[in-house]
Amino acid sequence: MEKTECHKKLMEVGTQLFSERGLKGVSIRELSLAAGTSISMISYHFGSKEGLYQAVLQQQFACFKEIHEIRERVTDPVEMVKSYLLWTFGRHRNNPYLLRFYTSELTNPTAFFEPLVMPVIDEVIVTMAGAIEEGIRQKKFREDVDPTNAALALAGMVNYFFLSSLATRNLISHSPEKDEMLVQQYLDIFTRGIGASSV
Amino acid sequence: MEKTECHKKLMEVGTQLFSERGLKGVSIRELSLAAGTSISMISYHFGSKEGLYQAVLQQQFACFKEIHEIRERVTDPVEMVKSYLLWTFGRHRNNPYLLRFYTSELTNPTAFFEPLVMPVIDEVIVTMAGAIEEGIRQKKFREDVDPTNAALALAGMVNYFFLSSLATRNLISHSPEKDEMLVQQYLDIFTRGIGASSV
DNA sequence: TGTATTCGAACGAACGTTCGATTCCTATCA
DNA sequence: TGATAGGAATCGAACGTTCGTTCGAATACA
Repeated sequence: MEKTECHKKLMEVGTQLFSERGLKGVSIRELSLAAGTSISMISYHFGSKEGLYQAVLQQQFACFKEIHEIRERVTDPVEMVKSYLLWTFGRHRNNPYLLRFYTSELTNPTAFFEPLVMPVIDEVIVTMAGAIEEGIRQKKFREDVDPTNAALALAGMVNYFFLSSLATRNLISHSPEKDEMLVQQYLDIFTRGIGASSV
Repeated sequence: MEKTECHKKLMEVGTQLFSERGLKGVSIRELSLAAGTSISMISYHFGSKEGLYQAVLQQQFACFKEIHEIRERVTDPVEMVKSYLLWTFGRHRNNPYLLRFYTSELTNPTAFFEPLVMPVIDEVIVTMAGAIEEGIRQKKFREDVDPTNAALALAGMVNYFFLSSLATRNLISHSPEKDEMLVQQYLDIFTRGIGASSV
Protein backbone atom coordinates (compact mmCIF):
# COMPACT_ATOMS: atom_id res chain seq x y z
CA MET A 1 0.00 0.00 0.00
CA GLU A 2 3.00 2.31 0.41
CA LYS A 3 3.30 4.47 -2.63
CA THR A 4 6.65 6.20 -2.64
CA GLU A 5 9.86 6.23 -0.67
CA CYS A 6 8.92 9.64 0.69
CA HIS A 7 5.55 8.38 1.92
CA LYS A 8 7.20 5.40 3.60
CA LYS A 9 9.92 7.46 5.25
CA LEU A 10 7.39 9.94 6.64
CA MET A 11 5.43 7.08 8.17
CA GLU A 12 8.60 5.78 9.79
CA VAL A 13 9.77 9.02 11.33
CA GLY A 14 6.18 9.94 12.18
CA THR A 15 5.84 6.71 14.11
CA GLN A 16 9.04 7.32 16.04
CA LEU A 17 8.68 11.03 16.80
CA PHE A 18 4.93 11.12 17.46
CA SER A 19 5.23 8.17 19.85
CA GLU A 20 7.92 9.91 21.86
CA ARG A 21 6.50 13.41 21.99
CA GLY A 22 2.87 13.28 20.89
CA LEU A 23 1.00 15.09 18.13
CA LYS A 24 1.63 18.59 19.42
CA GLY A 25 5.21 17.86 20.42
CA VAL A 26 6.54 17.40 16.88
CA SER A 27 6.61 20.01 14.11
CA ILE A 28 6.37 19.27 10.40
CA ARG A 29 9.81 20.80 9.92
CA GLU A 30 11.26 18.31 12.34
CA LEU A 31 9.43 15.45 10.66
CA SER A 32 10.48 16.39 7.14
CA LEU A 33 14.07 16.99 8.22
CA ALA A 34 14.25 13.54 9.81
CA ALA A 35 12.61 12.00 6.75
CA GLY A 36 14.96 13.81 4.39
CA THR A 37 12.18 15.49 2.46
CA SER A 38 10.58 18.92 2.26
CA ILE A 39 7.82 20.10 4.54
CA SER A 40 5.26 20.26 1.75
CA MET A 41 5.36 16.47 1.36
CA ILE A 42 3.32 15.95 4.53
CA SER A 43 0.36 17.89 3.20
CA TYR A 44 0.81 16.31 -0.21
CA HIS A 45 0.79 12.70 0.96
CA PHE A 46 -1.39 12.90 4.06
CA GLY A 47 -3.43 16.08 3.65
CA SER A 48 -2.12 17.58 6.85
CA LYS A 49 0.05 16.93 9.89
CA GLU A 50 -2.93 15.40 11.65
CA GLY A 51 -3.47 13.24 8.59
CA LEU A 52 0.00 11.76 9.04
CA TYR A 53 -0.67 11.19 12.72
CA GLN A 54 -3.93 9.45 11.92
CA ALA A 55 -2.25 7.22 9.32
CA VAL A 56 0.42 6.23 11.83
CA LEU A 57 -2.17 5.59 14.52
CA GLN A 58 -4.23 3.36 12.25
CA GLN A 59 -1.16 1.36 11.26
CA GLN A 60 -0.16 0.92 14.90
CA PHE A 61 -3.57 -0.19 16.10
CA ALA A 62 -4.27 -2.65 13.29
CA CYS A 63 -2.68 -5.46 15.31
CA PHE A 64 -5.39 -5.30 17.95
CA LYS A 65 -7.73 -7.08 15.57
CA GLU A 66 -5.71 -10.24 16.25
CA ILE A 67 -7.43 -10.70 19.61
CA HIS A 68 -10.47 -12.07 17.79
CA GLU A 69 -8.48 -14.72 15.93
CA ILE A 70 -6.84 -15.74 19.20
CA ARG A 71 -10.20 -15.94 20.95
CA GLU A 72 -11.57 -18.16 18.19
CA ARG A 73 -8.57 -20.47 18.27
CA VAL A 74 -8.22 -20.77 22.04
CA THR A 75 -11.20 -22.14 23.92
CA ASP A 76 -9.84 -22.85 27.39
CA PRO A 77 -10.09 -19.73 29.62
CA VAL A 78 -6.78 -20.27 31.42
CA GLU A 79 -5.07 -20.91 28.12
CA MET A 80 -6.68 -17.70 26.81
CA VAL A 81 -5.09 -15.69 29.61
CA LYS A 82 -1.70 -17.17 28.71
CA SER A 83 -2.28 -16.44 25.03
CA TYR A 84 -3.16 -12.86 25.88
CA LEU A 85 0.03 -12.47 27.88
CA LEU A 86 2.21 -13.98 25.15
CA TRP A 87 0.48 -11.90 22.51
CA THR A 88 0.89 -8.69 24.51
CA PHE A 89 4.53 -9.38 25.33
CA GLY A 90 5.23 -10.09 21.67
CA ARG A 91 3.40 -6.99 20.56
CA HIS A 92 5.43 -4.74 22.82
CA ARG A 93 8.72 -6.51 22.13
CA ASN A 94 8.65 -6.14 18.36
CA ASN A 95 6.98 -2.74 18.40
CA PRO A 96 8.33 -0.29 20.97
CA TYR A 97 6.02 2.48 19.75
CA LEU A 98 2.59 0.94 20.23
CA LEU A 99 2.36 1.32 24.00
CA ARG A 100 3.31 4.99 23.84
CA PHE A 101 0.56 5.77 21.34
CA TYR A 102 -1.89 3.69 23.31
CA THR A 103 -1.14 5.29 26.67
CA SER A 104 -0.70 8.78 25.29
CA GLU A 105 -4.15 8.61 23.72
CA LEU A 106 -5.60 7.32 26.98
CA THR A 107 -4.05 10.12 29.00
CA ASN A 108 -4.18 13.06 26.61
CA PRO A 109 -6.75 12.09 23.98
CA THR A 110 -6.60 13.63 20.52
CA ALA A 111 -9.51 13.86 18.10
CA PHE A 112 -8.71 10.31 17.03
CA PHE A 113 -9.20 8.69 20.40
CA GLU A 114 -12.93 8.10 20.16
CA PRO A 115 -13.09 6.81 16.60
CA LEU A 116 -9.78 4.89 16.51
CA VAL A 117 -8.49 4.03 19.97
CA MET A 118 -11.56 3.59 22.14
CA PRO A 119 -13.09 0.80 20.03
CA VAL A 120 -9.99 -1.41 20.10
CA ILE A 121 -9.49 -0.99 23.85
CA ASP A 122 -13.11 -1.88 24.34
CA GLU A 123 -12.85 -4.99 22.16
CA VAL A 124 -9.80 -6.34 23.95
CA ILE A 125 -11.23 -5.81 27.43
CA VAL A 126 -14.65 -7.17 26.49
CA THR A 127 -13.07 -10.20 24.82
CA MET A 128 -10.91 -10.99 27.83
CA ALA A 129 -13.77 -10.32 30.23
CA GLY A 130 -15.78 -12.85 28.22
CA ALA A 131 -13.04 -15.44 28.53
CA ILE A 132 -12.82 -14.87 32.28
CA GLU A 133 -16.59 -15.10 32.59
CA GLU A 134 -16.48 -18.43 30.86
CA GLY A 135 -13.75 -19.51 33.24
CA ILE A 136 -16.01 -18.63 36.15
CA ARG A 137 -18.83 -20.72 34.67
CA GLN A 138 -16.38 -23.61 34.32
CA LYS A 139 -15.47 -23.20 38.00
CA LYS A 140 -11.87 -22.49 36.98
CA PHE A 141 -12.05 -18.97 38.35
CA ARG A 142 -13.67 -17.76 41.54
CA GLU A 143 -17.32 -16.80 41.48
CA ASP A 144 -16.88 -13.50 43.30
CA VAL A 145 -14.53 -12.08 40.66
CA ASP A 146 -15.89 -9.32 38.43
CA PRO A 147 -14.87 -10.28 34.86
CA THR A 148 -14.34 -6.72 33.62
CA ASN A 149 -12.31 -5.70 36.66
CA ALA A 150 -10.22 -8.86 36.34
CA ALA A 151 -9.61 -8.17 32.64
CA LEU A 152 -8.51 -4.65 33.53
CA ALA A 153 -6.25 -5.99 36.27
CA LEU A 154 -4.66 -8.40 33.82
CA ALA A 155 -4.14 -5.77 31.14
CA GLY A 156 -2.92 -3.36 33.80
CA MET A 157 -0.28 -5.70 35.17
CA VAL A 158 1.36 -6.46 31.85
CA ASN A 159 0.97 -3.09 30.12
CA TYR A 160 2.20 -1.23 33.15
CA PHE A 161 5.24 -3.45 33.26
CA PHE A 162 6.25 -2.28 29.82
CA LEU A 163 5.17 1.27 30.52
CA SER A 164 7.49 1.46 33.49
CA SER A 165 10.30 -0.14 31.54
CA LEU A 166 9.96 2.64 28.95
CA ALA A 167 11.26 5.14 31.40
CA THR A 168 12.86 3.41 34.37
CA ARG A 169 15.34 1.13 32.70
CA ASN A 170 17.26 0.76 35.92
CA LEU A 171 14.34 -0.85 37.71
CA ILE A 172 13.82 -3.62 35.23
CA SER A 173 16.14 -5.79 33.23
CA HIS A 174 14.12 -6.43 30.13
CA SER A 175 15.94 -9.01 28.11
CA PRO A 176 13.74 -10.80 25.58
CA GLU A 177 15.04 -14.21 26.62
CA LYS A 178 13.47 -13.70 30.01
CA ASP A 179 10.03 -13.17 28.49
CA GLU A 180 9.02 -16.81 28.75
CA MET A 181 9.74 -16.69 32.46
CA LEU A 182 7.99 -13.37 32.94
CA VAL A 183 4.90 -14.53 31.09
CA GLN A 184 4.78 -17.61 33.30
CA GLN A 185 5.22 -15.45 36.39
CA TYR A 186 2.42 -13.06 35.44
CA LEU A 187 0.24 -16.01 34.44
CA ASP A 188 0.89 -17.55 37.84
CA ILE A 189 0.11 -14.37 39.73
CA PHE A 190 -3.08 -13.77 37.82
CA THR A 191 -4.51 -17.28 37.68
CA ARG A 192 -3.65 -17.84 41.31
CA GLY A 193 -5.21 -14.47 42.07
CA ILE A 194 -8.56 -15.12 40.48
CA GLY A 195 -8.40 -18.90 40.28
CA ALA A 196 -10.51 -21.26 42.35
CA SER A 197 -7.35 -23.31 42.76
CA SER A 198 -3.75 -22.98 41.61
CA VAL A 199 -2.95 -24.28 38.13
CA MET B 1 2.18 29.77 50.25
CA GLU B 2 -0.13 31.13 47.59
CA LYS B 3 0.52 34.80 47.10
CA THR B 4 -2.30 36.32 45.12
CA GLU B 5 -5.66 35.32 43.67
CA CYS B 6 -4.15 35.42 40.21
CA HIS B 7 -1.33 33.08 41.19
CA LYS B 8 -3.80 30.67 42.75
CA LYS B 9 -6.17 30.74 39.78
CA LEU B 10 -3.36 30.08 37.33
CA MET B 11 -2.31 27.05 39.35
CA GLU B 12 -5.87 25.77 39.27
CA VAL B 13 -6.49 26.11 35.55
CA GLY B 14 -2.93 25.00 34.83
CA THR B 15 -3.57 21.81 36.76
CA GLN B 16 -6.76 21.11 34.87
CA LEU B 17 -5.71 22.02 31.34
CA PHE B 18 -2.15 20.65 31.47
CA SER B 19 -3.41 17.35 32.84
CA GLU B 20 -5.88 16.97 30.01
CA ARG B 21 -3.75 18.10 27.10
CA GLY B 22 -0.14 18.18 28.23
CA LEU B 23 2.43 20.96 28.25
CA LYS B 24 2.45 21.54 24.50
CA GLY B 25 -1.31 21.15 24.17
CA VAL B 26 -2.23 24.31 26.07
CA SER B 27 -1.36 27.89 25.13
CA ILE B 28 -0.79 30.73 27.57
CA ARG B 29 -3.71 32.59 25.98
CA GLU B 30 -6.00 29.70 26.80
CA LEU B 31 -4.63 29.48 30.33
CA SER B 32 -4.97 33.18 31.05
CA LEU B 33 -8.47 33.30 29.54
CA ALA B 34 -9.60 30.41 31.75
CA ALA B 35 -7.96 32.03 34.77
CA GLY B 36 -9.53 35.39 34.00
CA THR B 37 -6.21 37.21 33.86
CA SER B 38 -3.89 38.55 31.19
CA ILE B 39 -1.25 36.49 29.46
CA SER B 40 1.61 38.41 31.00
CA MET B 41 0.73 37.09 34.45
CA ILE B 42 2.19 33.68 33.68
CA SER B 43 5.65 35.04 33.04
CA TYR B 44 5.28 37.42 35.97
CA HIS B 45 4.35 34.79 38.55
CA PHE B 46 6.13 31.71 37.20
CA GLY B 47 8.83 33.04 34.90
CA SER B 48 7.50 31.19 31.89
CA LYS B 49 4.86 28.74 30.72
CA GLU B 50 7.17 25.87 31.58
CA GLY B 51 7.61 27.44 35.00
CA LEU B 52 3.87 27.17 35.60
CA TYR B 53 3.91 23.56 34.43
CA GLN B 54 6.77 22.76 36.76
CA ALA B 55 5.01 24.41 39.70
CA VAL B 56 1.86 22.38 39.01
CA LEU B 57 3.86 19.19 38.64
CA GLN B 58 5.65 19.72 41.94
CA GLN B 59 2.37 20.39 43.73
CA GLN B 60 0.83 17.25 42.23
CA PHE B 61 3.70 14.96 43.10
CA ALA B 62 4.19 16.17 46.65
CA CYS B 63 1.76 13.52 47.92
CA PHE B 64 4.08 10.68 46.91
CA LYS B 65 6.25 11.45 49.91
CA GLU B 66 3.48 9.92 52.05
CA ILE B 67 4.59 6.40 51.11
CA HIS B 68 7.45 6.68 53.58
CA GLU B 69 5.18 7.59 56.48
CA ILE B 70 2.95 4.66 55.60
CA ARG B 71 5.91 2.30 55.42
CA GLU B 72 7.10 3.43 58.83
CA ARG B 73 3.66 3.01 60.37
CA VAL B 74 2.76 -0.33 58.80
CA THR B 75 5.08 -3.23 59.54
CA ASP B 76 3.12 -6.24 58.27
CA PRO B 77 3.80 -6.87 54.53
CA VAL B 78 0.23 -7.94 53.70
CA GLU B 79 -1.12 -4.94 55.58
CA MET B 80 1.32 -2.77 53.65
CA VAL B 81 -0.14 -3.97 50.35
CA LYS B 82 -3.60 -3.08 51.58
CA SER B 83 -2.40 0.31 52.78
CA TYR B 84 -0.84 0.95 49.39
CA LEU B 85 -4.11 0.09 47.65
CA LEU B 86 -6.18 2.30 49.96
CA TRP B 87 -3.68 5.12 49.65
CA THR B 88 -3.64 4.89 45.84
CA PHE B 89 -7.41 4.68 45.57
CA GLY B 90 -7.77 7.69 47.83
CA ARG B 91 -5.13 9.61 45.93
CA HIS B 92 -6.90 9.12 42.62
CA ARG B 93 -10.38 9.66 44.03
CA ASN B 94 -9.72 13.08 45.52
CA ASN B 95 -7.34 14.18 42.79
CA PRO B 96 -8.44 13.33 39.25
CA TYR B 97 -5.42 15.09 37.73
CA LEU B 98 -2.52 13.23 39.30
CA LEU B 99 -2.71 10.07 37.21
CA ARG B 100 -2.79 12.04 33.96
CA PHE B 101 0.37 13.95 34.86
CA TYR B 102 2.02 10.77 36.06
CA THR B 103 1.20 8.73 32.96
CA SER B 104 1.72 11.57 30.54
CA GLU B 105 5.22 12.10 31.89
CA LEU B 106 5.92 8.37 31.65
CA THR B 107 4.78 8.18 28.04
CA ASN B 108 5.87 11.54 26.65
CA PRO B 109 8.47 12.83 29.09
CA THR B 110 9.15 16.55 29.40
CA ALA B 111 12.32 18.10 30.72
CA PHE B 112 10.91 17.63 34.23
CA PHE B 113 10.56 13.88 34.08
CA GLU B 114 14.06 13.00 35.22
CA PRO B 115 14.41 15.50 38.08
CA LEU B 116 10.79 15.48 39.34
CA VAL B 117 8.89 12.36 38.25
CA MET B 118 11.47 9.60 38.03
CA PRO B 119 12.61 9.86 41.68
CA VAL B 120 9.11 9.52 43.14
CA ILE B 121 8.21 6.56 40.90
CA ASP B 122 11.43 4.93 41.96
CA GLU B 123 10.77 5.52 45.64
CA VAL B 124 7.29 4.04 45.57
CA ILE B 125 8.32 0.93 43.64
CA VAL B 126 11.43 0.37 45.73
CA THR B 127 9.46 0.85 48.96
CA MET B 128 6.78 -1.63 47.91
CA ALA B 129 9.38 -4.07 46.59
CA GLY B 130 11.01 -3.87 50.00
CA ALA B 131 7.75 -4.69 51.73
CA ILE B 132 7.17 -7.65 49.43
CA GLU B 133 10.71 -8.86 49.98
CA GLU B 134 10.09 -8.80 53.71
CA GLY B 135 6.88 -10.75 53.09
CA ILE B 136 8.88 -13.39 51.28
CA ARG B 137 11.31 -13.66 54.20
CA GLN B 138 8.37 -14.08 56.55
CA LYS B 139 7.06 -16.90 54.32
CA LYS B 140 3.90 -14.90 53.69
CA PHE B 141 4.68 -14.56 49.99
CA ARG B 142 6.07 -17.16 47.64
CA GLU B 143 9.84 -17.50 47.31
CA ASP B 144 9.89 -17.51 43.52
CA VAL B 145 8.31 -14.07 43.24
CA ASP B 146 10.53 -11.22 42.11
CA PRO B 147 9.82 -8.32 44.49
CA THR B 148 10.28 -5.56 41.91
CA ASN B 149 8.15 -7.29 39.31
CA ALA B 150 5.48 -7.94 41.91
CA ALA B 151 5.51 -4.30 42.99
CA LEU B 152 5.14 -3.26 39.36
CA ALA B 153 2.29 -5.73 38.89
CA LEU B 154 0.54 -4.31 41.95
CA ALA B 155 0.99 -0.71 40.85
CA GLY B 156 0.00 -1.70 37.33
CA MET B 157 -3.26 -3.32 38.35
CA VAL B 158 -4.55 -0.41 40.36
CA ASN B 159 -3.17 2.49 38.32
CA TYR B 160 -4.34 0.95 35.09
CA PHE B 161 -7.79 0.56 36.55
CA PHE B 162 -8.06 4.29 37.04
CA LEU B 163 -6.30 5.03 33.77
CA SER B 164 -8.92 3.04 31.89
CA SER B 165 -11.72 4.65 33.80
CA LEU B 166 -10.41 8.04 32.69
CA ALA B 167 -11.46 7.30 29.16
CA THR B 168 -13.79 4.34 29.09
CA ARG B 169 -16.45 5.38 31.51
CA ASN B 170 -18.85 2.86 30.05
CA LEU B 171 -16.64 -0.07 30.99
CA ILE B 172 -16.42 0.73 34.64
CA SER B 173 -18.89 2.06 37.15
CA HIS B 174 -16.66 3.98 39.48
CA SER B 175 -18.72 5.00 42.45
CA PRO B 176 -16.64 5.91 45.48
CA GLU B 177 -18.80 3.78 47.77
CA LYS B 178 -17.61 0.70 45.91
CA ASP B 179 -13.99 1.49 46.66
CA GLU B 180 -13.88 -0.58 49.82
CA MET B 181 -15.05 -3.58 47.83
CA LEU B 182 -12.65 -2.92 44.96
CA VAL B 183 -9.68 -2.52 47.28
CA GLN B 184 -10.56 -5.82 48.91
CA GLN B 185 -10.91 -7.44 45.49
CA TYR B 186 -7.54 -6.20 44.26
CA LEU B 187 -5.97 -7.12 47.58
CA ASP B 188 -7.41 -10.62 47.20
CA ILE B 189 -6.19 -11.01 43.64
CA PHE B 190 -2.73 -9.80 44.49
CA THR B 191 -2.13 -11.53 47.79
CA ARG B 192 -3.57 -14.75 46.42
CA GLY B 193 -1.40 -14.27 43.36
CA ILE B 194 1.90 -13.93 45.16
CA GLY B 195 0.89 -15.36 48.50
CA ALA B 196 2.07 -18.68 49.87
CA SER B 197 -1.50 -19.22 51.05
CA SER B 198 -4.74 -17.28 50.77
CA VAL B 199 -5.35 -14.66 53.41
C1' DT C 1 3.79 14.43 -23.75
C1' DG C 2 1.34 14.37 -19.57
C1' DT C 3 0.85 12.89 -14.97
C1' DA C 4 2.84 12.21 -10.42
C1' DT C 5 6.20 13.70 -7.29
C1' DT C 6 9.30 16.90 -5.06
C1' DC C 7 11.10 21.30 -3.82
C1' DG C 8 11.81 26.06 -2.00
C1' DA C 9 9.65 30.21 -0.94
C1' DA C 10 6.13 32.56 0.99
C1' DC C 11 1.82 33.15 3.50
C1' DG C 12 -1.17 34.19 7.56
C1' DA C 13 -1.95 32.60 12.07
C1' DA C 14 -0.63 31.36 16.58
C1' DC C 15 2.96 30.96 19.72
C1' DG C 16 5.64 32.66 24.22
C1' DT C 17 7.72 36.70 25.91
C1' DT C 18 8.60 41.53 26.97
C1' DC C 19 7.58 46.23 28.37
C1' DG C 20 5.60 50.64 29.52
C1' DA C 21 1.45 52.28 31.61
C1' DT C 22 -1.99 51.66 35.03
C1' DT C 23 -4.19 50.02 39.13
C1' DC C 24 -4.11 48.15 43.69
C1' DC C 25 -2.45 47.63 48.28
C1' DT C 26 -0.05 48.94 52.41
C1' DA C 27 3.10 51.25 55.32
C1' DT C 28 4.23 55.88 56.70
C1' DC C 29 3.68 60.55 58.07
C1' DA C 30 1.10 65.04 58.88
C1' DT D 1 -7.76 60.04 60.72
C1' DG D 2 -6.58 61.23 56.13
C1' DA D 3 -3.19 61.90 52.69
C1' DT D 4 0.49 59.96 50.24
C1' DA D 5 4.58 57.63 48.64
C1' DG D 6 6.29 53.26 46.85
C1' DG D 7 6.29 48.72 45.73
C1' DA D 8 3.64 44.83 44.06
C1' DA D 9 0.28 43.31 40.82
C1' DT D 10 -2.16 43.62 36.57
C1' DC D 11 -3.09 44.96 31.98
C1' DG D 12 -2.95 45.66 26.90
C1' DA D 13 -0.07 46.13 23.06
C1' DA D 14 3.61 44.80 20.56
C1' DC D 15 7.69 42.00 19.62
C1' DG D 16 10.19 38.26 17.09
C1' DT D 17 9.72 33.38 16.35
C1' DT D 18 7.70 29.20 15.00
C1' DC D 19 3.79 27.00 13.41
C1' DG D 20 1.04 24.42 9.44
C1' DT D 21 -0.34 25.23 4.87
C1' DT D 22 -0.24 26.74 0.10
C1' DC D 23 1.54 27.42 -4.49
C1' DG D 24 4.20 27.88 -8.60
C1' DA D 25 8.28 25.95 -10.54
C1' DA D 26 11.15 22.04 -11.29
C1' DT D 27 11.99 17.25 -11.70
C1' DA D 28 11.01 12.29 -12.44
C1' DC D 29 8.55 8.84 -14.62
C1' DA D 30 5.54 6.24 -17.79
